[in-house]
Amino acid sequence: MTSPAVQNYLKAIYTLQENQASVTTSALAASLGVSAASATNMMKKLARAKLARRAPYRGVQLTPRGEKMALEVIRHHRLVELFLTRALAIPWESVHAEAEKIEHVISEDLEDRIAAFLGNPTRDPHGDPIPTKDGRVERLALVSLLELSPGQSATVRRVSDHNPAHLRLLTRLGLTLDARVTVLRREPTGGPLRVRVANTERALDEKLAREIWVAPTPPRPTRRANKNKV
Amino acid sequence: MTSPAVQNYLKAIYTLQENQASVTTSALAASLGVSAASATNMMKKLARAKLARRAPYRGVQLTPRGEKMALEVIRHHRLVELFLTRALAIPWESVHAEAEKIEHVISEDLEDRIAAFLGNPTRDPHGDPIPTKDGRVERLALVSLLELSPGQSATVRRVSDHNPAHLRLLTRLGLTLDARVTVLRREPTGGPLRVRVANTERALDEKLAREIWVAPTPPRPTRRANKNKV
DNA sequence: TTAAAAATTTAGCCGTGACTAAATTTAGTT
DNA sequence: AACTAAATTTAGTCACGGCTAAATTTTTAA
Repeated sequence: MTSPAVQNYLKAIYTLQENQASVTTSALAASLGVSAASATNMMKKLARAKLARRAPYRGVQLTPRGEKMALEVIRHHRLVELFLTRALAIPWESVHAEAEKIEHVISEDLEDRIAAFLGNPTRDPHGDPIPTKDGRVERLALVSLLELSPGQSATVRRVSDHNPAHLRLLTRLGLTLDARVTVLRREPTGGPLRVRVANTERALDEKLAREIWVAPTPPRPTRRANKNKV
Repeated sequence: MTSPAVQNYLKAIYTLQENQASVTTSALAASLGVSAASATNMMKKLARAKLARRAPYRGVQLTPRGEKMALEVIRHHRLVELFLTRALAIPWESVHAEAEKIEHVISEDLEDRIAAFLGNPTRDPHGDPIPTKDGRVERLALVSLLELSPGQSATVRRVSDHNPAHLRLLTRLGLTLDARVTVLRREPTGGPLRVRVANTERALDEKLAREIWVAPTPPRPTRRANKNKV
């Protein structure tokens, strides 16, 4: 049995690894809200257990075994999130915190039943991919809404699940999964991004826009061009 | 926040108090599968926290506050059990173990939503009463099947949830909640109890019969007597 | 190149909730 | 009443996963 603490460290390392190859002590400590000393201790413990490789002062990387375990926890987390929204209509800004606790206590059998009930889903309520039981994850090829140029359209595919207030705001703005969005223009520097959603113009804080991941609509002949052709 | 360990002790003391007024160290230790020394330590801790009253060598009793907390945990447990059977069709012999873990990690808000989803139920899948949010429990006036005399009929209202194998057996025998059962005869001493369920005669181990709680059918004129009257 | 700053590790401590072994109290004989 | 057995408590230990403060290493800047 792996303790909740170990599971949380593995999960955090896995997530941080998506950006940097090696995860530093301070990044890990910050992400979990613990002291650097605590992070060092656990990194050593994970290395001893062959769940991570570690070089002193150089950070950690998950071994294949560690990654597998991280993915199991993440699978639990995301299945639970989706289950709570589907079975109890819990809003997407609340499921994360609940799943954070439940993920550590459900049995493999319960996981299987939840997955079956949900029809073996591939995405959680925030658009994050749900790893399969054998540890495969669909890598999403998305871009941040912030990276789109004025005039580009896109479909919302994933949003960060960490800030409930942001999620509530997104709901209010209509920026939920599969929503179509068009970038209008970018205010000077660090200013808000102006977008159109459901025929309404909205201003998005840069911080918020960064947390929205979209699939850009492939450029294609405009309606006007089509009309002319016909 | 109360730790899972404390919650489990409170729950155990509450349950044991249904039989004896004061709960002994060894009863508590046995019920939780810990050493007597561990039980003593926790009993002291509960007394310090004013959740229980304790007299050395004399056992513990919950204070009103301790009882309230125990009932909250029990409410969580039973709501989760029922939710798992209703939402995921998990068999009654499996829900106990899952609920044992989940009960410690669900928020008040999630509890409320589960209760609402289930229509504020009063019984869990094993027939145990679900305490209300303000800590009221319906006391069940039931008798063990073992206490019925030959010829008596009754309705199954509650079964012990602790032994999955027993629960599977009860399912196979048709001894589920609300089943009608008639006692035929008792074998000499400690022998099996012979009963009729759904027109089939069954032999029940004494240990098993003791775990089945029933509401006896009030004695009333027999069908023959009625016929004669008419 | 070297000094200062930042990051990391080490050392040592703490609370929790287990444990065993030994001491003590209570209960049950005879 | 006194002795034995059973129950309980005390004493001391352990693993876990936090913490702070101090020491060390790495990085950055002068």
